Amino acid sequence: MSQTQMMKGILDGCLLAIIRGKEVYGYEMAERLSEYGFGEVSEGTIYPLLMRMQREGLVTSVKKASTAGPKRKYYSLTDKGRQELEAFLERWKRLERSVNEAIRQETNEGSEGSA
Amino acid sequence: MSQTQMMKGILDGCLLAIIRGKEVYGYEMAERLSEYGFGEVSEGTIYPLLMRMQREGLVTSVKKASTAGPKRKYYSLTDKGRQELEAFLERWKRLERSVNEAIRQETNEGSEGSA
DNA sequence: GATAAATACCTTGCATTACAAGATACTAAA
DNA sequence: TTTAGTATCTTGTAATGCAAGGTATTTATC
Repeated sequence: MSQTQMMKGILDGCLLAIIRGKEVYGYEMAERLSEYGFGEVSEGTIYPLLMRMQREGLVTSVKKASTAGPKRKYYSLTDKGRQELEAFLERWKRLERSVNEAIRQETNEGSEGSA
Repeated sequence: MSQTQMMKGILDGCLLAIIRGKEVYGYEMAERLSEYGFGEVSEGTIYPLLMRMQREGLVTSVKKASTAGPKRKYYSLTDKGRQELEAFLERWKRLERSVNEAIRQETNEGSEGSA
């Protein structure tokens, strides 16, 4: 019953969505997620996830020098990654609908509010 | 990347919402979840979850005879369960907002659509 | 050169949780 | 007795987010 449990199976899709927009690197994704309201997402979460997605052929990466630190690993979507993103978006919409139906239906139980 | 992974940390909250409406038993909750679009939720998921929530003091249960089968275990919310439900609803709203922001922002990248 | 801070990536081990598979038991019908 | 539907519980497995810790680069300060 924590915020972190709720992100299981969702974070990867969000990362795909973020990567779709433009090439980004891991460290930057963590900052973006924080802006979007996910809170501080651990690097121990992000990096293994990105490596797994690369292993699965959803993303590719290239290293580029940075002006202020070590090289950055920029990620891009593959065609397979784009397909996976579409599938994720559908899964998310379905989950969103289901959850909202469950909590709405039951929250209003006994007060039809027909006025 | 499956539907089941997405439900982690969400199912328990939905069960609390369902229980809030009126006394229900596990078998019935599975049917309800299916109606709401969650798909078939395994009994190996529901029962351990309910037992855990009872152990944590979120719900109480009473056994009642059924007309067509073994006794049913009806669950009700405790005050603590009601509080947990409120907390879940806030977490869910936040997650929903965050995910939608992440996928919207990035989906529209490069086409401001100012027309 | 030494030290510190910010950036940037990676690894190991752990906790949580949904599920498949299977067990148990009661009722009703054949 | 057998079959089917209802109803609950247990065991073992897989997936995944995270804490904690490690490595490396750049810039700035001493």
